[in-house]
Amino acid sequence: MRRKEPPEFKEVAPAAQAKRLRADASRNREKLIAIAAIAFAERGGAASLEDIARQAKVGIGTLYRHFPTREHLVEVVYRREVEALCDAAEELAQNNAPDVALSEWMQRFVDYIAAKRGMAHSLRILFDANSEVFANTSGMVTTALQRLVDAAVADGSIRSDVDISDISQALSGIYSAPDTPDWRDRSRRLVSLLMDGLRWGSAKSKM
Amino acid sequence: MRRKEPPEFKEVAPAAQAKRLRADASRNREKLIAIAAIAFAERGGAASLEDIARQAKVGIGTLYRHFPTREHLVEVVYRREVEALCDAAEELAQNNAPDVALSEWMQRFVDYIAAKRGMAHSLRILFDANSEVFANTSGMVTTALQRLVDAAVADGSIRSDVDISDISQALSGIYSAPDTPDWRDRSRRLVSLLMDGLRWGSAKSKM
DNA sequence: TCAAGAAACGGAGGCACCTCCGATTATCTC
DNA sequence: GAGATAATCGGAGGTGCCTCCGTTTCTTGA
Repeated sequence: MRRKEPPEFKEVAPAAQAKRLRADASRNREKLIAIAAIAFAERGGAASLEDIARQAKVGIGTLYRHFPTREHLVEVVYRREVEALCDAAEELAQNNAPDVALSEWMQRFVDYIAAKRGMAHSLRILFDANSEVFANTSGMVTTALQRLVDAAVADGSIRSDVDISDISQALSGIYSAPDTPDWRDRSRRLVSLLMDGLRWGSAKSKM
Repeated sequence: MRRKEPPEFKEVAPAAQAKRLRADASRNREKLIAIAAIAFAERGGAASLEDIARQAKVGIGTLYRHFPTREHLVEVVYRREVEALCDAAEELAQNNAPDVALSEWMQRFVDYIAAKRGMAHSLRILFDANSEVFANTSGMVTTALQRLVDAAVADGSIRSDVDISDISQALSGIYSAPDTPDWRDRSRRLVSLLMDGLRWGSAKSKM
């Protein structure tokens, strides 16, 4: 991260999704996003764009046509993952008891944050240039969480006096914790603890 | 700004200034700092380190030996300029009426900020890695300002009910103003205005 | 003054970023 | 289907970052 000064970052014409990509173009685009997600998770901001293009079996020019800057690529990957996380909430809710769904989802949240840590620097640049992205996505995450909590409260498997913002805060504490080697394990334990707290005193726990 | 992920930034052993540099080394070091100051002012973070080395008639290796990262170089340039600004306060106070000294110094402050805008990105990285630097320097600036204001108040050339923090805030407003083409002129006018306000109702204005 | 050793120099080389444009498709029209 | 054409591909090339290490220069002390 080094030379180009202000990260420019012209908006990608939000409404101008109009034009459909050619078949090969959209194929390449998807391939790039998939590879990039892995690369960012593994090597963080040190991931080489040329490597990503190479692994996707695509010329570097193609990568840059789709994503004019590193930050554009990061943004798309980031958005995709937030969406996946939120979709998971839906799916977990349908296939599990409400409290299990909530617990599992929070564990996935930890994994998700773990991946994000690698892209911290790019995300910060992105944030400076276009913080609206974050407003959108954090809203989505909150909504997903809210839905899971509501279901678990309605079901009586967690106590009814919980406030979403308390849980959010606990989760954001995970995000801002220092990046030690055991960060992930510790965070998972923290989530378990949080779940125990939520179950304690619930209607079901009294049965 | 691009690839190396966390800007590392090991401290340069604050107490270990012990070792004197060899004559040629310190010559080159000074030359690099001088050229870098100009380059950053002119081209901001887009200034090429190789260019700086070239203009200083020094190998790129020499530059990197003295300043292991771009941020190290930025820090030194930044510190030098803060010191120069503070020294200017002293000098202006000795050669001018107190209110003139204050006014002139604030104008220089504007110039100083103008130069900093170019290095905004590097300064931010530096701030994240070592915000102590900023605590020191902002203290120095405040002290310099305080001294000029006190002298002017004592002399009766500005009103006595001014608070340093008000002036600081006005100046920091200059810093955070959007970066329009006429930024500099506007800032200078703002300083003039501020000075008029400070003079109004002073002991001398009533004579 | 001079020689030896320490310190500093400097640039080649490897890698990444990003642009530019001729070659290569996919899609459309008939 | 076949040709036209517009969209897309891909990689060479120019620039910058940073490291590594053989060469040069300074300093020391005899």
